[in-house]
This record gives sequence, C-alpha cells and structure tokens, in this order.
Amino acid sequence: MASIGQRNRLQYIILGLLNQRPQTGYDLAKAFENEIGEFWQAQHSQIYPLLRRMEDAGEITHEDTVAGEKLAKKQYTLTSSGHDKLVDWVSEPSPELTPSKDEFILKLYFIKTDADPRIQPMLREQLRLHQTQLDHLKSRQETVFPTAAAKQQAYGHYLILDHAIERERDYVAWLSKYLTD
Amino acid sequence: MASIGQRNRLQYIILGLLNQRPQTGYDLAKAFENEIGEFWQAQHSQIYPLLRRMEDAGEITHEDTVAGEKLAKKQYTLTSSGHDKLVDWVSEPSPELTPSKDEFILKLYFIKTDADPRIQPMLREQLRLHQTQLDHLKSRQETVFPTAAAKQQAYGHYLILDHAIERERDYVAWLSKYLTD
DNA sequence: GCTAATCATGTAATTAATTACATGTTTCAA
DNA sequence: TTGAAACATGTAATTAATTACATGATTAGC
Repeated sequence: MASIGQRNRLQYIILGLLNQRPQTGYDLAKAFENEIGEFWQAQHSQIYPLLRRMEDAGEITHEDTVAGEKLAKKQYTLTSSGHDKLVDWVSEPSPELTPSKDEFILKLYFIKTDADPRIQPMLREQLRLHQTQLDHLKSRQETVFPTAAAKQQAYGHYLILDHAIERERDYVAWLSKYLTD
Repeated sequence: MASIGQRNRLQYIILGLLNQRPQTGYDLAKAFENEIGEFWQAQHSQIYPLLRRMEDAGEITHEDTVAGEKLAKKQYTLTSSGHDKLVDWVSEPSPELTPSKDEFILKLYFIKTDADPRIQPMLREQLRLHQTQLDHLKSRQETVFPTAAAKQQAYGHYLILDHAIERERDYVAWLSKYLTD
C-alpha cells in the first residue's frame, strides 16, 4: 500500500490552501513564507510527491496550463472528496500538545547554576531574535489587515497572526524578566 | 558513512542528560516525561540505536550492571570528548526559530469568517487542554522547586519550567480573549 | 542584450522519527 | 501466589522531512 499516514498534517494544510484558491505546487511551497510558516514548514521536494499521491487518492485534480511561450504549470483544485476530508479534519478534536522544539530552551535546561556566565549572552541573543520577529509580525499585521473588512475576509488568518504576535510579545517579556541589564 | 547528521538534536539532549548523572537508555526515555518533554520527544526505539552510535563515536561509554538476579542494565557515562561536544553545542548561537506545529492553530487558519460556528467550541476545547496543562506545570513547580536552594541546584530546569508555565498562561489568556461566554 | 532573480517541476539520497514487533525481569499490590 | 505494572533492551518496518541534485522558462533591472 502507498497510502498516506494518519498523522501527515501537510496533506490537510494543502487541502486548506487549495480550498482558498486553486494553486500550483510552487504557490503552495511559497505559502510557508507567510504566517502559516510560523506553525508548519515544508519544502517543494515534499510537496510535489504528496500532490501526486493526493491526486491518485482522488482528493485533488489538476489542470495543465502554459505561462508565456512554454512554461508548464499544474493548477491544483480540491475535489468534493478532498473538501469533505478538509471539513472532517477541521471538525475533529485536537487534543494533542506538541512539544515546541526550541533549541535555546533545550540548551538552557543543561545549565546548572544562575552564576553560569553563558546565561546572559544567550538571553540577549534570543531577545534580539524574538524582538526582530515580533516587529516583522506586527508590520505584517498592518499590511495584511489594515481594515476591519480585511479581518472579516480571512478571519482565521487574522487569528493566527494575532496569536503569533502575542506569542513573540510574551517570549520577549519572559526573556526580559531574567536579563540583568 | 554512518555518521550522525548535523542537526540531530537528540544526541545533544542525551549528552546533557548524561552530564547530569550516568543513566540507562530506559532512564533517558523516561526523562521526556518531565519538563524536557515540553520541548522535545523521543521514544526508546530512537534512543537505543543512537546510544550505540554515540558510543561508537567515542562520546559516551557504558558499564554493564545487573539488578537483582539477572536483569541486565547499561549505565552510560560521558567521555571527555562527549563533554566537550556538549559544551560546544551549548556555547553555539541558536539563531533558528522553529515552527511550533500546533494543529489547532493550523485548523483555525482555514476558517474564513468570525461567524463560523466551529470557532467557539474549538476555543473552549483548547482552553480546557491548556488550563489542565498549566495546572499540571504549576504543581510540578511546587514539588520540584519548593525552596530557593532547589532552584539554585538545577537553575536551567527551573528556567524552562517557568518558561513553560508562562507559555501556557499566555495561551490561556489569548484563548480567553476570543471566547464570547 | 545580458544576467540575475524568480518561476516552475521534478527526483535521489539520506536522516529523523514513529509505530509495531519481540523478549525477558522485577516489584508491588490484591 | 498470582497478575499487573514497571523495569530493561533491543530490532523491523514504515513514514516524514531535509538536503542535494537536476533542468528549464520567464521577468525585471542594468
């Protein structure tokens, strides 16, 4: 059997993105550069084979188009079966807390005393990183959701961007709590 | 070559845990049940083969012991080379922001309008989940770090537990912001 | 007109991680 | 005393994910 594993979440992300609008594999790969990339990552080398399997499974179909003289594109669309699968997934409970895989936090864990001279530089480095990320997310919010109407039209997107902003704000606050200068 | 990939972080976690005290593979697997499990997960089926490879690489060694009549145990210890590798890893910058892979947030992203009736039940489910986790972490903090001296002796552990608590507290606050009842 | 960036699609090789299979010992509680 | 839970170690099979290899077209700027 060449079926798709139960916990492969990328397939659902692809279904969700194609439900927003028909897209190419290239477009799907680029989607991870915006907010959804805060919560999942995938390379084109994982996406193209998965699109093939999902099409074989009857969840999506594609239409061949040509851009310019001869640049071939495959525009993928949801089938009604794919749409059903997406709705089922969103409707299911999500009872799992996935570990966050934060390498800095892992390193902190192995530091024994508060006198360790590595702590403060590490905190400063992370503060810079998360402050930069916070600034980036805030400017994204201003450009993507400048009006109340924009919020309305992509409410889920607004929510997860707001969540990412709060997360970074709180991370910065936590780091500041332990910074001595 | 049967070398270990550059980004395999589990090896560093194992080095760090063995630096705390000599342990068996079984002990290492159990370690993910406490706070470090909030930030990484690994099964014994991944740990045992990795211990073998790390020993082949000269980073750790083991001593065979027997518990009771004949229960064989392998007590692993860091070599000085393994200790160096741990120190190098902790001292390196950690400039990567890893996506958090929160399935609930992924689902939210695909909800179009604030009138969608699925939103409120989903928020309530997550609130229950994260409130339970927050309560658990707070009680862990009370039992593991009852005194200031306890904090001193495992400061990194204290920091990451505090971080996990703040994270859950903030998650609960964020969910509450969008709950209408 | 050139050239770099971006668009576009794929495969191959490897590593990381999960789930299932497999076996045996010791301890604790009913 | 017996049965379940926990201790203890491994391998096999599969899937997920990353990195590298591979090719070609179009667009935007110099």
